[in-house]
Amino acid sequence: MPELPEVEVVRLGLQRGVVGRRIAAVTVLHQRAVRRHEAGAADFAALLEGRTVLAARRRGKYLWLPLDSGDALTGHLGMSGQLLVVAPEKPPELHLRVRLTFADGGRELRFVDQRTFGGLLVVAGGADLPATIAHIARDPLDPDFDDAAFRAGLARRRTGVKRALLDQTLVSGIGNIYADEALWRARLHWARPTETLNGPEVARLLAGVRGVLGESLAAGGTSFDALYVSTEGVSGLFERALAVYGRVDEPCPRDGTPVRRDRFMNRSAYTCPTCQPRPRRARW
DNA sequence: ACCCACCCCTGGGCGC
DNA sequence: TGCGCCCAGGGGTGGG
Repeated sequence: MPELPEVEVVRLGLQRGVVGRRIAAVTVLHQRAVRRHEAGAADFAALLEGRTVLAARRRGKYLWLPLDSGDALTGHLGMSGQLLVVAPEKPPELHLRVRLTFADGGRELRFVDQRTFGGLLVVAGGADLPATIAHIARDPLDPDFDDAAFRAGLARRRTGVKRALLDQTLVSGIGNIYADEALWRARLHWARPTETLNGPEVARLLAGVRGVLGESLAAGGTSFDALYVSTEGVSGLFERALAVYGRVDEPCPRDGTPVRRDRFMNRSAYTCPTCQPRPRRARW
């Protein structure tokens, strides 16, 4: 469930903690954590050992570390993944999946993932943008995000607006938490057909998305539970600022109406029934 | 081309 | 106390 703010907090930690350092040894403790590296764990390790990390980059919820070989160590945290930068003598975490040590003998990089929805792989020639994530759109905080193209994409689609927000090929970085929060800010219902959104509504939606992502990032991300942490293992403080997500029956911060929870895509959607009335023509 | 259901996975919480 | 079920949900894949 880490979304853009949480992943960006991790990226900043990687930038501070591993950029400029040379990888010494790589140990894969759980095959599933490198399942997307098709050549296998031994190849994964061999491509990393001896390489120096040049940068820490992010596209949507994906992270990658360009290497001096021209390849990129690419990762996704999935639902429960963590990238920790910790002292070598620290005892292994219960769900430690991959461990990278560095030639300087300093802090190691550990990929910890309870549910193994996330994973790591090395992408050949992926320093600029790994080919495996080229289909991921820019995020709304990216200076090169194209608002007009986003609006055109919404107009072309025949789906509900929340599905569209969760589609990482249209706009990236938004997950279930920030989708609900952005829709509440924009006073839009999740089942609103995307092609019926007018210009001011799309502008409100983008403002809502940027507001909630930016404020959460400034707070260090959301500490929805102990799984979402920085490379230092620290949780963010944004949870207390959530208006509707996870707050069924609690009062809407705008008008006091009890927050409603709907079943949506085998998960949940939270709304204020007053400020986000269900459209007559709903689509989900 | 687009849309959507399904599946992968573990542990916390809860009802019986 | 313990068992079994539900829930959290990102994203790849395959079918319609």
